[in-house]
Amino acid sequence: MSQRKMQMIERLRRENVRLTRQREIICAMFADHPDQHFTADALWRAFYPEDAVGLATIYRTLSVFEDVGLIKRIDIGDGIARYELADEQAMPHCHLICMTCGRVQEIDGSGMEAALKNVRTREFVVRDQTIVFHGYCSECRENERETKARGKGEIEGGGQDAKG
Amino acid sequence: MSQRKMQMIERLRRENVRLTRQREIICAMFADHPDQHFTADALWRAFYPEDAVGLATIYRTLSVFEDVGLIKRIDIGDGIARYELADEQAMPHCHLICMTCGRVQEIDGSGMEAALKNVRTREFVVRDQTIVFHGYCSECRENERETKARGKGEIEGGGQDAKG
DNA sequence: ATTAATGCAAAAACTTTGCAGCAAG
DNA sequence: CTTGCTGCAAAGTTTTTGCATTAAT
Repeated sequence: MSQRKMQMIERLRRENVRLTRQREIICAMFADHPDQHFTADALWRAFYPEDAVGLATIYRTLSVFEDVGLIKRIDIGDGIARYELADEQAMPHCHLICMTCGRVQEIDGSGMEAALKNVRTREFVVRDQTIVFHGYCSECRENERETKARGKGEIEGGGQDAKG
Repeated sequence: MSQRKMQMIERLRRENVRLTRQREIICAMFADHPDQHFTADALWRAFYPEDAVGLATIYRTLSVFEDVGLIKRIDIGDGIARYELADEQAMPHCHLICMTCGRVQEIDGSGMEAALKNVRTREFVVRDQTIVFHGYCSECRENERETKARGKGEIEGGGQDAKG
């Protein structure tokens, strides 16, 4: 078994996540393809029919793995969730997505300047750039501080976003 | 009528896109809220019931506006498409998305350093960072060059991405 | 033995599409 | 008038969920 897969399984054990055949082969898939971006469907097909895993299980496993921090969800703007191995130290990187063939390339993005140079090197013509930071806004952190003693806080609502 | 809305309508006219009541009020909504991020559903509700617009029409209009370059689609990773005004000169900017309340804040992102400083200023705790460039890879541009004389090129397939 | 995970199928959520009627140019 | 747009409803996709069964610890 690969070093990487071992580490992943180790992590699952630490988090008290039960290790099943399904989880193990999904683990292996990510471990063996450290820089690929998998859709749930792609995984399902990759295993079918020999090591078939129910699609629902794949979705649930991806969710678990993401919660545990084993993999990272990436959205490239087509409404289909992709997942990649959450690489050590979460080295920031960019995704180059071809608007023609849809291929996803990965490049270093520790600095915007370096990233842009990298883009040029690959002769990739940038048509649009998206930078998204996920995290916690000051208000929510404040709220959480205040309501720490109470039950679960509201997850919905608030803010200036126009989501319905 | 606002300057911005006028410009947008001007643009539509230039592109030979027919101006309808529905398109005009959607236009106005974006013009009046230059830095909000609208979901199709949010727009639908905003107009309902007084200036009701069919949801299908909203989706189609958003698609048209995007093609024309009036608005820009942003994906923040929850599987729901949002649209924002495609600001003049497409000044690069980042989106700060709160993992608790879901609010989307917008900050300048012309340089990664500036962006990060900006993030700090807002006391936004970054948990994850995503940078995506959309554009055209060298292979596809080459293919296009070669097949310029032929009919439509394939849009699917190819590449190292694991999409099914 | 317990407790959690799986698989199936049904449902949900968002988006797209077919088609008849309507409206813009 | 002609062509393209709208609205409705039906269908399509991706993802989630309920529940009985199965498997991990």
